Amino acid sequence: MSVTREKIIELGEHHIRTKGYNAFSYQDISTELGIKNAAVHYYFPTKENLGTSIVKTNIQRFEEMIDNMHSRGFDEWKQLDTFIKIYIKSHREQKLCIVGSLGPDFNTLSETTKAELIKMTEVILTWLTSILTQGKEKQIFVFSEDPQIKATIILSSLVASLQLSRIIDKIDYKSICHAIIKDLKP
Amino acid sequence: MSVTREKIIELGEHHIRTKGYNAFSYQDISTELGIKNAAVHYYFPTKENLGTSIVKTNIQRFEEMIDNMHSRGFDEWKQLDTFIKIYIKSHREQKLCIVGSLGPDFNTLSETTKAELIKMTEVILTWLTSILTQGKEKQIFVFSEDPQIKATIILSSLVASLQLSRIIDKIDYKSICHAIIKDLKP
DNA sequence: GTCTATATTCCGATAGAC
DNA sequence: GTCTATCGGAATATAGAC
Repeated sequence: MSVTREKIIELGEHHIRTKGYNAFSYQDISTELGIKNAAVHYYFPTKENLGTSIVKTNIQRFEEMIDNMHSRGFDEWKQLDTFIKIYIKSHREQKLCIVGSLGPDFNTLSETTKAELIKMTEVILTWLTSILTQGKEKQIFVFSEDPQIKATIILSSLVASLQLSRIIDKIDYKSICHAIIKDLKP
Repeated sequence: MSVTREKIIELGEHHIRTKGYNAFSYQDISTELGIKNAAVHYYFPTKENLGTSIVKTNIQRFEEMIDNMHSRGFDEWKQLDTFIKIYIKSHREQKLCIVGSLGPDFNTLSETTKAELIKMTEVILTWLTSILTQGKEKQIFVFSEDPQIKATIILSSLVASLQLSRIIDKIDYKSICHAIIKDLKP
């Protein structure tokens, strides 16, 4: 796997999460790599190829994180905490998450990119629902809603709070995360 | 005020909330109006003029709604319910809200459009914080978080659930809203 | 295998016709 | 006051050089 290819994916993801899918161009990426924009087309013939690869990479990264947490025997609290830390890091880097960046552009994406974004969102929601369900059974989480609904609300809170923080500078993102966590405590 | 101008704003808002700010063109709007794209420039010289006007219109609409609710003597429950109904309508029409559409594109907007989007978000959050505060004092709302934090979480839940619903078709948006409401009940 | 020169299309925007 | 013909540039993408 070429290093240029990996850098393109990295830069593409950066631009999606800061400017949005429809606001960045191959030119942006090629300039930063010191090559011509057409060179990027060698690695990713079309922009939808690139978009799809970026989402696929993110799915892989997320699944590796889950596997890692499972093999380390993380309990539900530790897992949720690790997940939320990803969002705190995003906020620190002034980036949105992939789902929150591409979601609003969904109708402009190709069918293959849409399919990957659907998969990514499903993977996250399924995992979040499962740790909420298990945590509730063990009585280490307390909530009255259906786990699937609660998972959607928690993810939504994390996703859109990043977006709102970008608009309103003074929003304290860590306090938001702290409140989400506290809400689940017995 | 010209009817063409109003239609342009209406179509522009539609496109922002379905495709995103950077994915629609003056061509899209002009074609639907049966005129040339340059005619749109007569009403809005630049795209940032149009974007700014669209957000301004939305602020005005929101403020009129608040005034209307106040003059009708709506209590906090009725006000929150009216607000959430806007989001349920958005979901039914398969549109995002303005804040959730333009938020991810924030870094690509002009300074004037940014300023209006900041104002719009502040107006919503300020209002939501105030009814939460008042409702808590009257003991008709129950929550332990700081009202400002709670307002941000509620708005985030509404905003991003629209985005997630677009990706995952089977999400039951009304159940999300119902859960948000139930969570505040004594 | 890697990249450049180039084509094509579409974008936002200006100047000027009616 | 309203709209059209047209421009300059940037976008994605192809064909072909090294």
